[in-house]
Amino acid sequence: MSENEKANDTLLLADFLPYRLSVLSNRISRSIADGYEERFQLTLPEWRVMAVLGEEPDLSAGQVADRTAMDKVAVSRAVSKLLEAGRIERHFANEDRRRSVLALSEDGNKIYHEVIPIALGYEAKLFEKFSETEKRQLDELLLKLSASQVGATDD
Amino acid sequence: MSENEKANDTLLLADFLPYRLSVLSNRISRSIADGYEERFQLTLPEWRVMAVLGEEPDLSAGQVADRTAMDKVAVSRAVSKLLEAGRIERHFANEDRRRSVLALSEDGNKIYHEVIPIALGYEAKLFEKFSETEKRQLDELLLKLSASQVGATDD
DNA sequence: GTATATTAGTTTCATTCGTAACTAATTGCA
DNA sequence: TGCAATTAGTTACGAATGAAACTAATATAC
Repeated sequence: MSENEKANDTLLLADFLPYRLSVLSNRISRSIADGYEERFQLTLPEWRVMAVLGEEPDLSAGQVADRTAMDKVAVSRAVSKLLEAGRIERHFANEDRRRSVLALSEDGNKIYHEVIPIALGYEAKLFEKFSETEKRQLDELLLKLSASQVGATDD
Repeated sequence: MSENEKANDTLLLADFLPYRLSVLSNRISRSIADGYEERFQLTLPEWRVMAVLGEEPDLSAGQVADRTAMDKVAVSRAVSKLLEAGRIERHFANEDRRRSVLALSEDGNKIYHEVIPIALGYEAKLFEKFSETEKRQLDELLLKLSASQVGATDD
């Protein structure tokens, strides 16, 4: 180990990656949610479900869970709220009548396309001062981090 | 705008920074917490409070909240649990008897130094395949993102 | 073909979390 | 002084969350 290696008995939170990511991520998510929650009566998990269904319709609840890294209970709850509100439609697969087939309703699709610019606008603001090179670097570094996760299996 | 600019009516979650950060951060935090929660009967907010007090003793609850980006209620709860468990000590400032003065107890300090290597070890694993350059890049990019936050005031 | 195991999704329950209301101490100012 | 405004921290309460138990449908074993 080199001499500029950190000592392993001193923790500086301000330098500790997991901590920094957590603070940053929570602040960003909260800010974005502030942009649509009240206006559309839409919680963050509900928006996530809508976002994947907008991108790829006719997923099952389990597939939504996979794609969003939400757990199945969270998906189930978001799905029932969205059904109630008429923002998604559900039917069940003929070949396996347990498996749901979810898609945005017409109304849901309309909201989806209203929320997207809010979300992308926020992201654009984050990247405002980033060069293309920096964006690419960040992309690569985040991918690398995701791959480094101790428990990173394909689940 | 260049022609490789993203359309603003299409959202790909896999490319959406706030989403990627959230998934990554939650996975990392959960993994680390798995390393100490059960072993030390320590929740994440409790560990955060211990971590700042280990780094800088004699902070007030409010200062802990500032440093950790936790809200004051979360700090208050963590503090009472830690007091109960005898892991921190509290007295009150003479010049302002509302203001608490918090520090790790002897026992708390011992636990603190046992948890640190777990946390740093996890971080090291994340960075295992990172060059020094990449680490510096990540550091700079995260700082830049923190500065870009829409609501980024000095609170 | 029936019994068992597995899978999809829901419900339940206990805990966590955040906002708002509250208490207590201090400061400002008339 | 004395009374309103501010600040530090706690409590209370409703909403969000996660683990485990549950229901229903399908697949597998015998």
